[in-house]
Amino acid sequence: MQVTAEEGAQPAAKPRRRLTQAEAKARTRRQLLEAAARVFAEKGYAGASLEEIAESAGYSTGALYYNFAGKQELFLELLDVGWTRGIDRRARAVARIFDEAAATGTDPFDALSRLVARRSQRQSEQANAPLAAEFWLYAVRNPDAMGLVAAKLGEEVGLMKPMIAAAMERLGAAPGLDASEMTVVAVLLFDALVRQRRIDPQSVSDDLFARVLRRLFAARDQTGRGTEHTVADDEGLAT
Amino acid sequence: MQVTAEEGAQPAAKPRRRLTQAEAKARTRRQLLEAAARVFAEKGYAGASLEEIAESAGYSTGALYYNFAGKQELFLELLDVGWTRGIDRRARAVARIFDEAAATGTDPFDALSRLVARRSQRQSEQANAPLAAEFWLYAVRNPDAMGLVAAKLGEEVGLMKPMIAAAMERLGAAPGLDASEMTVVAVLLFDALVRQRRIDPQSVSDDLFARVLRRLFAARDQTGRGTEHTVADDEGLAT
DNA sequence: TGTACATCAGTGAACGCGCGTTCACTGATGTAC
DNA sequence: TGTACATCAGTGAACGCGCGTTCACTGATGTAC
Repeated sequence: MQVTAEEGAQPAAKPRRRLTQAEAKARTRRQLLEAAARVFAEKGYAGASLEEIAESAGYSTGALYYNFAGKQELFLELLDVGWTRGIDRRARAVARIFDEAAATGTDPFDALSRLVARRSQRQSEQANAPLAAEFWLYAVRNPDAMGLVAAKLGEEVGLMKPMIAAAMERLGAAPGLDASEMTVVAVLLFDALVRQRRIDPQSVSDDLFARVLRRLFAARDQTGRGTEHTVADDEGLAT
Repeated sequence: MQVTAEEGAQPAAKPRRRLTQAEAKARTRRQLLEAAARVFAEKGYAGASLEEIAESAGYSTGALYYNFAGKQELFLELLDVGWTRGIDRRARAVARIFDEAAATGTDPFDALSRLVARRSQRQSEQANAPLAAEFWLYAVRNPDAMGLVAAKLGEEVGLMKPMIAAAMERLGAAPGLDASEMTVVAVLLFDALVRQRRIDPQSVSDDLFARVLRRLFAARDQTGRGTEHTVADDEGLAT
């Protein structure tokens, strides 16, 4: 699933001619990256073996070394290219939801909530959450890669922010959070809910994300009152 | 950091008598678990070596096998005992914040937000987030352990929920989210913000969590209007 | 189009190293009398 | 309290296995004429 792009760039009429050497090599590279995504997700960075990756793609380990400098380079390539592709796919899915909502005059929150449920269940998406966790761990352990991982959330926020901003304006969302912050929070919470549903589906009901988003996008009210609000006259802690 | 409890159960006046064999063994076990927490956090489950763990605790690998059945059992013990201890510590920190807020008549959100910043920076807390990620990955990969990991969030929600419920009532929070759901969302978002700050501090400003919580705990307004609200008359998507 | 040669993409066996685990051993602690 | 023996807690070397990486080799593809 979800690796490299170049597929869509082919001359629309699927040509049955023999592939050129360069094309065949690119295809091998792509297949190896797809296999790497599967195996790294399943076993983790340290737990995955290059032989299993190569074999799962239908090649020998030598092919891996002909296409990548080594395990680390393979992983970083997956982090960079594969993750970007995942972000693009998700951004398109979300854009479709916002378009649909605008077209039918409903709000997009329920559909976004259903997206959480689907992401945590669909077989073809199963690898994304573990991979994201592996990438984060890799970044924490290898400061050199931190910038790269941070940039990925930056990319995602960049794609989502216009939609969030439009929705905030349309709904007259209360001040206190700007569009960037709202996007960061929404994306982080989306991922967190997907992760949580993976290990305990009951703890995240189907429409929880929708209800949280409705609260976050709520129109202005007395929210902005700040911290000097006095509540000293009640007990504060239940038992 | 943060492993096993029994420390506090000692006869308050630190006794300088020689330890009994059982006490010495318990101490060794605790030291090994502490070292395991450090090394597993630093290298991951598959990447950590038992020799490094044992050495970091000041023992040989044989001592590890005398105290634990093997690598997996050591990890699961850490997951169970160590994580519970981490949850208890965090619950106490949060309880202190709620108490303080109730006593001084301010709201607890700014202090909770500062807790996010501290958690993502303090050296002694550095291991928690990677360990939690390792535990989640382990659960996803070993369905047998899913229940255990799910139970941990359950424990944490159980401890936090009374405080959240009290705060919701005090602030007259709008309907739509019950106390359990609010607690799940708050805990997940807390962790997500801590993680995000670890790789990109600038993307999570010091008071972001406070502002989100204020929005989530906002008093009732027109939020409950549901999905049939018509917005068909505007464009829906910015560019 | 055909031929000769060079380069390329991929093979698969081999190497060396580090790991999880085992085990014969040892000094210290506990127990029975 | 002292002695003899059994058990315990921990040692550290050894084993076997799987891994990342290397490399001599090969058939297919590309190139020059």
